[in-house]
Amino acid sequence: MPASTVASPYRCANCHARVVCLPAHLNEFELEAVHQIVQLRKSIKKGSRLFRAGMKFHAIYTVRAGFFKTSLHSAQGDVQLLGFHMNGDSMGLDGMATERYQSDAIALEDSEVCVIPFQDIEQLSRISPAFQRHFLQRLSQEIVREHQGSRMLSHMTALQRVAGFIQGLSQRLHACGFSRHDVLLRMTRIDMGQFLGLTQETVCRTLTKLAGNGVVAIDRRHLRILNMAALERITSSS
Amino acid sequence: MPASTVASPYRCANCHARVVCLPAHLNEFELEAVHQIVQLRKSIKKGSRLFRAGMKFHAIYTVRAGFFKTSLHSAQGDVQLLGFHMNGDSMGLDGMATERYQSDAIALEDSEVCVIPFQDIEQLSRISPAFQRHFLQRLSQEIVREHQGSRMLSHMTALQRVAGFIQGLSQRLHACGFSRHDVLLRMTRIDMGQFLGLTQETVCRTLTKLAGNGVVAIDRRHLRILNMAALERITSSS
DNA sequence: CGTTCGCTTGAGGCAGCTCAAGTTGCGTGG
DNA sequence: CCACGCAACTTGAGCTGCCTCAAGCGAACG
Repeated sequence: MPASTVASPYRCANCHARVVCLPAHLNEFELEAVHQIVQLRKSIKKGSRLFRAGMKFHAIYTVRAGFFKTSLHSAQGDVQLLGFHMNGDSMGLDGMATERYQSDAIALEDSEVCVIPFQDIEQLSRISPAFQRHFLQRLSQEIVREHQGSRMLSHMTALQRVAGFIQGLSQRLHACGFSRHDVLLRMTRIDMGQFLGLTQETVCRTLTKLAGNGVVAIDRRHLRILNMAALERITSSS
Repeated sequence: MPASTVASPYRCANCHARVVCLPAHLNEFELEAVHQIVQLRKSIKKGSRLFRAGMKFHAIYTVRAGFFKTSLHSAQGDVQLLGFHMNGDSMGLDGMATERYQSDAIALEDSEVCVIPFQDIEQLSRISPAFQRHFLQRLSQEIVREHQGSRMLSHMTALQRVAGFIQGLSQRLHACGFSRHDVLLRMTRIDMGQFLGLTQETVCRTLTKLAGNGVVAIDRRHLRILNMAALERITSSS
């Protein structure tokens, strides 16, 4: 076991991420069962990998603190970012299919995750219908999220993609208790491009344009949303 | 219960789709348990919907015969095809998240599906670890499939998309016992375009080009792969 | 036999890519 | 503390692959 993995003294019941994490909506008895199982957390330094495509799958990870990106690397060398993950989000769900992770997960800042061994998820699902339902819903949600990503990639202009990205990030950060208007971009322009299916130049120009229109103000990685209504209008325009 | 839904006299154990269907790899005891549960199948006429976005979710469907497309419709009117489904494929997995289907499923020919009520899936998962594992793997596989779709939509040229599409279709049909080289396209060019993120014109021109290069021969909906190696070369070129 | 639907082909335009050059900020070592 | 190097970001100019718009064709079907 790596030095960075330690027995966890914390309980899900007290975790700040609980409402958005896997054990959400469980009763006290079920929470205790989860607690018996989720004994490990793991620290990941900024820039290092939590897992990598091809590695043997044995656990799901949920973000307890920090920020991650997951990505797919093709043989030709091009990269597709699959998503950004924060505070309660699950990673590694694509590993169940073949018992090997299909993607890479890289920390964009010093982070901490809870390790949930897959066999324990199966076990817990048999014991607790509420957990079972919740886990299946999370998988389904992941599928829905991908569907929306498909729509983004095939139908939206650069402006709509970037606007939608900012909007989504704002909403997710807000759900974690942060400001709806001040967004700290933890990823590079290249990351954004690889996620949105654009080049970094186009991302950059589009941000400049949004700033020029007074929709946002942008200073390096710090972004402030000045006109939320305009942002929504852009996202959902023909 | 609609007239088209009937008690099923068939058993999964004897079903031609079994090896690619949900009950794959189950032992006799487990198969019997599945049989107790999967009592319904449903016939769907060509062109009609199995379910529609927003409908209350209560069951997963697996294709027993025929061919389906699933799609997402945005408020602006544009359509994104999410996939094509045949022989043992599952549909409706995106409904678990919110208890409502998120997409539409339309039969491209007269088809028949097995109806698997969600509560029975949960029940069966608790009883049979093998079924539980298999169902989770199927969900995970769906996520992996979407990931690959993302890569397709953001990095590949029209030629690569169409070539990859043909290749994938060929493989899936082959897994169902059909010829690897003769592919019957059950969908329109528009469907292909909406799936691949291209216009029907571009799909058409690209097919013409592939035919001109001697990679395929094409006559309306019938496609014959003449040079499988060339197809693979196109799909996996920089 | 006409209408419709699916398909094909052509001409022109444009959004976003490529290539290139320059700027800014930050960490590192002298 | 400054000089340096590097990575991230920005901006410009030109190109191109796909889209849009338009027209025509064949097959299926009432």
